[in-house]
Amino acid sequence: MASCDKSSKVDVRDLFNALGDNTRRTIMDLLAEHDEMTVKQLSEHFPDLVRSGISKHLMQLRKLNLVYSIKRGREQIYRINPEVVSNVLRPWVKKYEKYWDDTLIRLKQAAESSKRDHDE
Amino acid sequence: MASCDKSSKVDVRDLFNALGDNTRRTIMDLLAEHDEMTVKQLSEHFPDLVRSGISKHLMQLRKLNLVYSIKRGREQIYRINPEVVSNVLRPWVKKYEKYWDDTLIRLKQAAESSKRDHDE
DNA sequence: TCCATGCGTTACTAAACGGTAACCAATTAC
DNA sequence: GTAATTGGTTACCGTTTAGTAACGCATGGA
Repeated sequence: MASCDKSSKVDVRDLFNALGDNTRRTIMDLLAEHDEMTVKQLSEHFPDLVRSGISKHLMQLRKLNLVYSIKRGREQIYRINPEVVSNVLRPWVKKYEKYWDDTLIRLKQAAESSKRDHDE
Repeated sequence: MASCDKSSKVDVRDLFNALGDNTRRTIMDLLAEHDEMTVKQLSEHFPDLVRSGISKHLMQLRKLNLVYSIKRGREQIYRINPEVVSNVLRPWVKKYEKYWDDTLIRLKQAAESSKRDHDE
């Protein structure tokens, strides 16, 4: 629960502003891979950063509702807010899907045409 | 042709660094929508920016091989580099596809279970 | 030829941003 | 009880960066 229900406020601008930083994007990628992680676990993936740095990035991600957290003992468990990914990232990606479709089609056509005749 | 063949150098870091800026992401979105545009056409979508600003962003996008340009008369035609979108954006997106799949499944399950029993 | 148009490029400045250090509160282990 | 762990918060600093202004350079039309 918590701040997971304000996902309607997130726009594509916030999303990419967050993803524009390498550390934050890696945090998101790690959360996408492991489903849930503590700050400690996350910070172990960033040996060049002190933990407060990670915490600050998580603060931002939380404010933008890209992630949410629940408390368990003295640990804080972070998870990706799936609504945001589904409602913001997915529609944006749709605009670019034609490019990999086109690329596939083009590569296929090129492969086929080079099989038949390779005049050029 | 031109600088379209160096797409192997682009990584996800460069991509999101570029997309992190609102102007650059909008430029990419416009190019994705219109296939090809001149600098003039692009700058008409940014009434708050002078043309040199757009040009600077395009310079960046070109250096990162996210777009390429060809000259036609005194105009410069810009297009998205489809290889980059296909080779960099697509693999990254794959990590997050499960979220909208999960969301769909979860919404479907919720709808079904609330049909049967809605005991909070 | 002369002027307007379309772009690129270079300093420059003001603002934003990432990272650190230091401190705090809450929880767990001893 | 005390000490250690976990992580949030704030102030601060150095760097980056977006946008502008001003210039140059072609191309196209008169």
